[in-house]
Amino acid sequence: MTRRLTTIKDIAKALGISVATVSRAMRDTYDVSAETRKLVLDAAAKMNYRPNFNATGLVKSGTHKIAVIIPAITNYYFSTVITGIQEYALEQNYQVMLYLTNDSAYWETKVVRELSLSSVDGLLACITYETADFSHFEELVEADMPLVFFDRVPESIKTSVVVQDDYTGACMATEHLIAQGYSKIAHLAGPPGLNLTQQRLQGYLDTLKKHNLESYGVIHSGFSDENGRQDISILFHSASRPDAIFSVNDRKGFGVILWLREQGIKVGEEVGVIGFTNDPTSKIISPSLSTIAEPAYEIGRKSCEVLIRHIQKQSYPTQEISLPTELIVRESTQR
Amino acid sequence: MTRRLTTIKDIAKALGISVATVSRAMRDTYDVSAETRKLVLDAAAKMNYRPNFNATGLVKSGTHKIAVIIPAITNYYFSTVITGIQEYALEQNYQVMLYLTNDSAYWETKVVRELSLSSVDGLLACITYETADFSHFEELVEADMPLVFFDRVPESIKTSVVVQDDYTGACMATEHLIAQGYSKIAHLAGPPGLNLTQQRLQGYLDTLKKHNLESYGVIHSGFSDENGRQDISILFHSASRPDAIFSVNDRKGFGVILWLREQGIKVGEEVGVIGFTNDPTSKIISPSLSTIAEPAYEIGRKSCEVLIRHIQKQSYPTQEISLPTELIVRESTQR
DNA sequence: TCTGGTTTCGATAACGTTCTCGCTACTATT
DNA sequence: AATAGTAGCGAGAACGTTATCGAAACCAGA
Repeated sequence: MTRRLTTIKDIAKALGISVATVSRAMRDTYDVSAETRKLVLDAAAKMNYRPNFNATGLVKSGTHKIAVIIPAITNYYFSTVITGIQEYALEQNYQVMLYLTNDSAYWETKVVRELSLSSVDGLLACITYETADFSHFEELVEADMPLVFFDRVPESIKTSVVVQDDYTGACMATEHLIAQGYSKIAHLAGPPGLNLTQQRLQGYLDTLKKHNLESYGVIHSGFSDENGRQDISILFHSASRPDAIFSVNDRKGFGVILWLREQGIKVGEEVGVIGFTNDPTSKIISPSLSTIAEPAYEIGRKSCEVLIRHIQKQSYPTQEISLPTELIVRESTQR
Repeated sequence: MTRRLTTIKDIAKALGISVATVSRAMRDTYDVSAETRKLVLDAAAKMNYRPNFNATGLVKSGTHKIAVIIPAITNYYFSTVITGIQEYALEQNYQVMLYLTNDSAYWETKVVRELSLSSVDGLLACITYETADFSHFEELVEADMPLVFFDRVPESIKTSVVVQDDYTGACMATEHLIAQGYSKIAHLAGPPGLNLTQQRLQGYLDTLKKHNLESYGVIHSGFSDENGRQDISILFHSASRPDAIFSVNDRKGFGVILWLREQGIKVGEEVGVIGFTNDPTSKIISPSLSTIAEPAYEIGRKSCEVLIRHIQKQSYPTQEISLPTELIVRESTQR
């Protein structure tokens, strides 16, 4: 009825040797003769032996598993980050457990709290835009659980973080708009609690100031294209219309382009639009969307690498890694 | 140095009772008094106790983990399926381990073979389009590992499967094109090895036959928009040009629309295009893409549900579930 | 006061590994 | 020929939990 797997004991019994020898033969060749080792390995293959990770994990505390906690995966950025994480983890023989918070602080707390500390070696997290209280993460840090944040990082917790250079990216975007001759620039920002939002906002503001321009509006809202539509319509119903939009991400930029198109306003020629992410859809939408490309895949790999370093050496110093972004010019910022 | 977690023993010692009592108090109230139970629970909370899943998994063979093996997650369909899986799993207190094969049969085999049979309770898989040899899955079935396939399913292995109704969806797509007045219809199909490809192709062919029309071309290739561009250009350089395209998925349809637009051919008016998936980008592209919507989220939930049923009752009969699709009419099929 | 039945708890053996000893047998050294 | 050293292996404990069995404590009925 319940499936019975071959264990190390079965091999020992079949070969008439002790379990200790089998165990040794299984991994390092140290302290076992070449012939017994071969005998054991052959028997193991024949009997279709697979190690029981519960048992090994119990004795040497250390499962080869890492948990990834992320708001969602149904968008280009997050799914690409996960791909990077997954690939690096697999290369290093670590396995990935996936937890989706759906951008709910409640679920995030629940998932983190219920996470068995003994079932993973470390944690890779990207916080909710709701999260204000970080005590569930702080508990983990206190318990010496290796923890690395990426993309959306809390400022109060001192752990390693891996992010893209949001500030410089925002500067590049704003510089580009100005260079293209736009001067009445507004910013559609993200949720105010996120440091990513603040960085991009600051880059935008500083660049305006550098050119002696003033902001034509900043609206904070979510990351969806629907948010973009709403925000742009608010801006265009105000007294001072902008002639360019810097959106905190591409999806919101799509909403802007769609809305402008519906209103018969020529994107690029009349109103410039630039996003952030380099979502593949930004090439497909018409006019195509200029954007700041984020190194999503690299962020995934790098954060996983840092985490595994922390797992393997508890003395590994805390890292703050910022990966460069790149300006991609398309139609939406062409006069 | 290495983090030391509070165990059931620590609680027992602190309270001066036996580990057995603590263990009992932790789960069902059976055989323990209400007061000791409360004592234990309070102490556990105070001492920040977390159960060690390795230990429980060892004694009652059964980790509460399922593995999901999937070609990629950087597209709408797969990421949505995963979201459904994840949500249902979490509701049922199961944890999800994610494995990406990157559509490589080699990696798929490697991942499945190295998967410790004892570290997961069951497996949810979507095969590579390369996979021709299924012995790595068959080995799992022989070892009585619960296994459910979704979306892309091998025909040779007798396990539960959860798919969308590809055949009927393809019929609906073709019927719609015909109803809109198109008659020279071609099909951009998927990789020939996949049953999903065959089902959609068959639905297309059967519907043409029903209306006494003949096919204006079938091309098999991959799922990317680049594949779509290449295929449509081949079709339009042949003698008999089609006036409508049924694409096996939306991404390929995007390539078709982009190419037609570049050639100055009016999509909809001159050439109708319909896809399959209902990727969010199909609303964003211009003209917007008509499509057959797949219940991706539901497929995720349902396949996870079936898997957990199999895990909990080994006598649970093999299921073949097919979820309905829906026609979504947009601009790309309007004259 | 004795019997029989509950209720509540403790000892102890598992689960499948790894790890620490220690023992044997063989080889090398003097 | 006696001793020291080493290679190869086995016995047993340990990891944290659950399960089985039985023991104590209590209560009711006679």
